[in-house]
Amino acid sequence: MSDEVLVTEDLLIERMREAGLRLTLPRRAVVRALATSKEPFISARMIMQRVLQNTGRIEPSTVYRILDDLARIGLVHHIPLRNGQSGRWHITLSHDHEHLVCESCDNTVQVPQSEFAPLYDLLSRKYGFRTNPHHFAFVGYCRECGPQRDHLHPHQT
Amino acid sequence: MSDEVLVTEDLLIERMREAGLRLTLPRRAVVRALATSKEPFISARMIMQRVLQNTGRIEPSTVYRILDDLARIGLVHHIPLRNGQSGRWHITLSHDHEHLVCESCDNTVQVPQSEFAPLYDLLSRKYGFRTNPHHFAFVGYCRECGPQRDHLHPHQT
DNA sequence: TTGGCAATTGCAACTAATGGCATCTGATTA
DNA sequence: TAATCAGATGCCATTAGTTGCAATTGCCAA
Repeated sequence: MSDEVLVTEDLLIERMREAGLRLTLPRRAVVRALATSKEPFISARMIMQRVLQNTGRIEPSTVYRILDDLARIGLVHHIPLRNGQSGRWHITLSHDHEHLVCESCDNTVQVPQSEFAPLYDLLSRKYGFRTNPHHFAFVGYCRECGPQRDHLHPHQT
Repeated sequence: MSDEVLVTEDLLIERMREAGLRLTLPRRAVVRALATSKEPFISARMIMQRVLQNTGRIEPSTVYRILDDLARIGLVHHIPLRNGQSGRWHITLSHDHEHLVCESCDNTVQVPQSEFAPLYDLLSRKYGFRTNPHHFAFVGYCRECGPQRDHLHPHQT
């Protein structure tokens, strides 16, 4: 386990303490699974598997509740997907980027938060809507999968 | 049933025919449920209920498969949600607006497509990403629910 | 260090959604 | 109009995710 992972794990724990979340065993285990994940995105079931391997028992419902708690205080965000795939979770320490998810190859592109500021400001000023980028990802086609136009924007042809 | 609904229903049927989808009884029933829905968004289970009331039996798996088919040819889009709520489906004939969904009260605001064009153009030019707004909605807090700031943007304080 | 109590978890029942496979049916052709 | 057959559905099993409630456990104060 690298230093960076340790720092991440400790930082998450610290943030949870600050937010008033109790540092229970299941929570520590989930945070460790998140912090040591090699993938940028991880499903709840994958977290469960890792906890079962490392620490011991954990209930699915507990995992989901913990992830919700972490999302509520802004430590992770949830990307609901739909291609038969379950949702993915992502650590958002210093949430300075957003994700573009390719519906074809499932790869993600990270884009600096600053690129979205103009749109979010507009939505806020004009529509009173405060966008919460923790709770969705932009879906579309990445550069590699781009050519297969399919039925994208079918009414603009 | 208003004329407008009829037109919508007929148009959907026409598009399905063009796309080579067979016009089966379950498909007609689902399309009718979609076209006559008073809500802009409707869940798969709500569709099932309406079909059961009107036409007769239908299997959940059939509804999901039909909705997937309609999404594939661009007639509906799917908004995966997560607050204990199931996903929502939305007719996208002339897709000239996008949706802002409030995570607190579940209301949706419609925003003209044109507002998003600058961002999507940028994502396309700079990152080679072609955004498909059929497959996600912007999540956040609407004007009414705005004041409860909670832990939104927790790292910008 | 211990006691109290609210936060958290485990459990169990439930809803939501998916996938395989045999059966059925809508469109096409003769 | 009937035969054909790929596409679509029904059925069933399974995974994913949620919820209520009783039991448990961190945290705080004494």
